[in-house]
Amino acid sequence: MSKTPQAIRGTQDIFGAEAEAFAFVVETFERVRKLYRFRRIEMPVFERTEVFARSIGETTDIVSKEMYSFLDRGDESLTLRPEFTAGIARAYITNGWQQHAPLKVATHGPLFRYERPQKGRYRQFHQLDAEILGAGEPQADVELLAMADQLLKELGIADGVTLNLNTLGDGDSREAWRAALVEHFRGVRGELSEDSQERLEKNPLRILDSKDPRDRAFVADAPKIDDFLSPQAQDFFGAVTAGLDAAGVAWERNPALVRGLDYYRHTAFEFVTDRLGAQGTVLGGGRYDGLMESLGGPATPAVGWAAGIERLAMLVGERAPQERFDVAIIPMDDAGLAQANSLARSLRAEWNNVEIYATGKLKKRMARANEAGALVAVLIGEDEIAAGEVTVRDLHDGEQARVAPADVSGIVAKAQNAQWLRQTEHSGIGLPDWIDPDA
RNA sequence: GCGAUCGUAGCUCAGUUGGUUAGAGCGCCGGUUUGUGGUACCGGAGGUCGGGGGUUCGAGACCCCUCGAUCGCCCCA
Repeated sequence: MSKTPQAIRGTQDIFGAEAEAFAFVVETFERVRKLYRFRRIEMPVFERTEVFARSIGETTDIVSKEMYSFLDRGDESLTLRPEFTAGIARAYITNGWQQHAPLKVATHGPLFRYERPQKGRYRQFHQLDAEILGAGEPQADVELLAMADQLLKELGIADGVTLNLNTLGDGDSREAWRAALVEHFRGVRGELSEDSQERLEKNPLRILDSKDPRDRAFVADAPKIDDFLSPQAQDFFGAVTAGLDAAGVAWERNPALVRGLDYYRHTAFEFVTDRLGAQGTVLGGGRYDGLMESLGGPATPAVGWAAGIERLAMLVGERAPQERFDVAIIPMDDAGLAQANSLARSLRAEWNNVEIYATGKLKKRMARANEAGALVAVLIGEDEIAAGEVTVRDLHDGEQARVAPADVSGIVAKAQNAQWLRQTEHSGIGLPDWIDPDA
């Protein structure tokens, strides 16, 4: 006997309630995305390494340490996508999607990052993604955020999640602010945490969201982006916030919210919760007007966001609606299989959820049907076959009758109504008085 | 890359300062009920104690290594 290979570290086999929550997140996203008329796109899972390396910038250790890269048989360096945006930007340029600008697109699927797994963090994980390409006006930011906001509400997890909003200004504002920050922190360099001293060289903006208490005082009186914003950048941010207010999207200003990569401009945002430990960001994004150029394309303004499906699913928890289960067909032995298949076919054609239980003892079959939450069980035994009938049992009240197969769907419809009434009553919503619960 | 905690039945866990045949609950299978679920009672199967090495008369417990998991740091596109 050989040993069973283990799953790769940081990958997950999702089943049961978690899988239901996962599917609920994706289905809700698909529904909401259509409301806002974002078009569905499908993207390759891997690209030439340079697609990600050039867009992210060679400097960071993201490229060297955090990507799944490998050489293919032609000695070409390929990389499993660690994000959607770079690949979408590449597609926009190579396929001439400029002709569709402004283009609203959405997709979802697996991404890969070579990281240490922890809560809500995996090496293969899944994201929802939405982008508006070729749109430089603040209204694009507003619509993108309005969609994100509605998505979280539709998922039922908006409580306890807040939208943190900031602006990084245009290119000049951003550079001026950055220079001022470096000067400010250089002055107190020795008193910063070791990590932040290193950030000062590599990525000074990141000092602003340091978790180390030693950095906090210096972060508090650090130069603010607002003092460096050009009038145009100020207007842009003002238009975004005014638009959000008009659209009924609640937001909080967070001047410490930054993006490490240089191609980000203007709006940066994160929907944050305190319910997921160290991984509190549930959905994040921003405007990346500088990205297309770094990939060799024409200057193209764009905004987008991504959200981790696993994290959303964790917040959704048990809230995902249970799958309906209408009919369990139970032949008492193999002699009833033909009748079972035939009845299943006609019931499913009417969109009833049907499962046939054809293994184990009768008792076992009934128990499994009950456990699975079937509304009614249809029993097919020797007597039924001889009479050309079936036995229909309501698994909620135990009522049972012998009927012709053609009459089953009517009984199922009744059971569905009764179920609906029970749920309505349970949820505390009063019935309109023209409904007679006993009908 | 760094740190902490953990790894005993399918699942959740117990296992006293190392001491004979390793336990419970749930689940699973069977029976009380030869064609009927949800309750109850009775019985049964199931474990190389993550893996390797060491200390000891004796290791699930102690030591080392290794693999894995969880949480955090770094990073976060």
